[in-house]
Amino acid sequence: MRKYKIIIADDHKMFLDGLMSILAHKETYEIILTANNGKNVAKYLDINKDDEIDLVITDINMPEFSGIELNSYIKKNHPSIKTLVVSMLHDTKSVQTLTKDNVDGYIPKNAEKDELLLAIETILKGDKYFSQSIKDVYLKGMFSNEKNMEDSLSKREKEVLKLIAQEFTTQEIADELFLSKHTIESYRKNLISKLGVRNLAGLTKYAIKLGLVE
Amino acid sequence: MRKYKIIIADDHKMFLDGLMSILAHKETYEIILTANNGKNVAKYLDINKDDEIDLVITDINMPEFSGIELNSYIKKNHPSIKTLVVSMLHDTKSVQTLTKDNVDGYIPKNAEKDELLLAIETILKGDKYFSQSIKDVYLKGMFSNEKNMEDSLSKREKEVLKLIAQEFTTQEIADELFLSKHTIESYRKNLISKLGVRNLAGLTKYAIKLGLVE
DNA sequence: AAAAGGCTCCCTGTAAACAGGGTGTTACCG
DNA sequence: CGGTAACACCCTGTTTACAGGGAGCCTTTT
Repeated sequence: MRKYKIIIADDHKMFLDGLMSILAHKETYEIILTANNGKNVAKYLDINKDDEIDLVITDINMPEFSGIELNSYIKKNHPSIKTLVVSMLHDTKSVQTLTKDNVDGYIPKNAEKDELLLAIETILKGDKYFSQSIKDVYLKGMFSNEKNMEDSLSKREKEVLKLIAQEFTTQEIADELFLSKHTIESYRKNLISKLGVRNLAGLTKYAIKLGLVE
Repeated sequence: MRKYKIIIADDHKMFLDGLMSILAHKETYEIILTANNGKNVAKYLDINKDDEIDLVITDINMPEFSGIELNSYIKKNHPSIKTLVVSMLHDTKSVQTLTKDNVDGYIPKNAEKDELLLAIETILKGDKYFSQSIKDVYLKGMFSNEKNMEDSLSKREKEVLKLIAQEFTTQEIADELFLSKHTIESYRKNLISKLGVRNLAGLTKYAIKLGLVE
């Protein structure tokens, strides 16, 4: 019986080793290549077209060629190859981009070994596999995108967002705007949920995108 | 005895009112103009060159023409006019730019009324006035700029910075990198002090500048 | 061999952020 | 007129960030 040919891309050696040791036990899987960036995988696939790779497992967060770019590249140039993303990153945008680009599976890095194996099996059978947490993020993204929030922020919200991104604390912003600290906390909460981000860092990035700072 | 002619620029009406009411008592000061952005002040100065304005008090954080731009413009085109910046913003870069552009004074918005009056008096006498907190920021900036930190960050520091900017918490980053939470906290502290920022928002902005995210 | 810098880890605190709920007021819109 | 959204505020919690220390190990440079 033919073994399934697998390629793994991850710039974290420790993780790569762990993944390999899990798959090494299984007699049905053969690891053809490991790489610490997406570009090398793409190159390999282009050169060895006759290799009939079955699955590429990739991290998102890599130099040179991110997992998102790699998935997009594979689906465009080698559509018969399945892709599984294993990443810590699970922001709305990444998940949306990957599903749009027809990724075959997506599990978080803190997933159990069993879930990983289940994901691989499922995908090799031809089905898709997404962890619950990924589904949650996706649904959340759908929700907040119904009304595209680009300009759904009120004037006041933008004002507060700007000050937040300018490194002021809630209390300082309250003083500046002559409002209660509670009010600013409410704005902060609303902004985080409206924009679908997790914390100050996300708010700051959004503020930059909107041109409120920098 | 001739009154000192003063212009005030601030986009926060409440603050403008407060400032005016403080100065209105004093018989030696005359408020010629108030504006909610820097552009209008610049325009006024260009048109009324014979007006012999003594002092422009300005916020930094304004639409159209920031206080930094306004100060630069005034010092270039109307060098006889003194400038006093009264702002909440006191990041390293702003302070450095303003001092380079020969601003006459800089006090934080939470300064006491007495300090404001002292600053104005000092400046009108021909001296400079900077609050202690502003001096601190300036010195801090000098320190960290001795070796320009653009690339003084180690590989590991950049890695952590990137993950911070990607909205991961300290604990999550620790898990991802197989390090202790304490280690990541140390990195976070070092980054904040190295980069001369105040919090997560500052770190995030720096990460974007370095191209680590987005 | 000492110095210096990078990396890792730990401790004690306080302040702030984050999460989830809620109230009441305007003011505009269909 | 009722619905909706923005705005300001409040409460109770838990978690995280931030500030200030210190310390040991390892490698490269002086």
